[in-house]
Amino acid sequence: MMTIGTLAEKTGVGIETIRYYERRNLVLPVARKASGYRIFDESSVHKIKFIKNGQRLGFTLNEIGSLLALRVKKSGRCGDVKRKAEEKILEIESKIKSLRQMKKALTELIGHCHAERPTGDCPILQSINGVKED
Amino acid sequence: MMTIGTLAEKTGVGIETIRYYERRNLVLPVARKASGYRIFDESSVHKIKFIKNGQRLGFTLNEIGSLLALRVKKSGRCGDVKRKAEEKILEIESKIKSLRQMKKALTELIGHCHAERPTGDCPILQSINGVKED
DNA sequence: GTAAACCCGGTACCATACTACAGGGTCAAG
DNA sequence: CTTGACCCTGTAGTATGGTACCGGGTTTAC
Repeated sequence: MMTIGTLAEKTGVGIETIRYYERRNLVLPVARKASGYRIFDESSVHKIKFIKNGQRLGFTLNEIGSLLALRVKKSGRCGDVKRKAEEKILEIESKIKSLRQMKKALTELIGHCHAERPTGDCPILQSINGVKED
Repeated sequence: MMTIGTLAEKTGVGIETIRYYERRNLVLPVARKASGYRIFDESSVHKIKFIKNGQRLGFTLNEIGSLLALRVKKSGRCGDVKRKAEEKILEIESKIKSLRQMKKALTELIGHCHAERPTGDCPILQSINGVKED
């Protein structure tokens, strides 16, 4: 049993963040004191760590919310989680693909660059521009 | 010489977007009619295409703003643009790296999955969780 | 001359994940 | 019994890149 400050310290997130997670229905206090103080227990520590790990894997808070819900629902199958993970991998792959395209285009542009030229003649800008002058 | 609607049509962006670019000081009308109507010319068409191309290369509107400024400044050197492009490449590489890490982690998790298992036993969730139960 | 299409400024809203107050009440140590 | 650390709610702001709407005025074509 702990207050929000202790939970924040244990998990390394800010107090405001925990209240934000509560608004998002991700981490609810197990109880309230008569004074209104939130009370948390170890399960809240695990939940916040779950959230942080999920974020590291590229899940949004909304997605993490449904993973948490799956975990609780008795009818949830491991396959449901697997499907979400597979979707996320596809998403990640497509992001990587478009980043690679950006990198390739930028690398080619840099190859044409002669540093001392004034920007008026810069082949990078011209190429971003698509035309010779503005 | 054209109004905002024509410019929007020529460039494929929305009218509101052009007004937004104006607020961001990226595309300013060359003049105003007595009625207050914005007047644009071909240079605005090029500028908006420049913005769209810059976004495709991964630059933010702020960054595109400084590229546009470099293009205008007489003192700007092509090398300044090159440096920005190189920084952007590093950024892109680091994003790719962290996406690859996510993908790898997710792929490993999926490998342990047995679809019919209830989520209570799901190795993916357990692993995100870091512990056995919540 | 009138109606449709267009434009104006200003404000507010979308998603994402927080962060920062303000103006209070509560709790624990000394 | 007071002081400082802690907590409360509620609201607003951050960055990013727009989108949507409102109540007007303008322009254009017929």
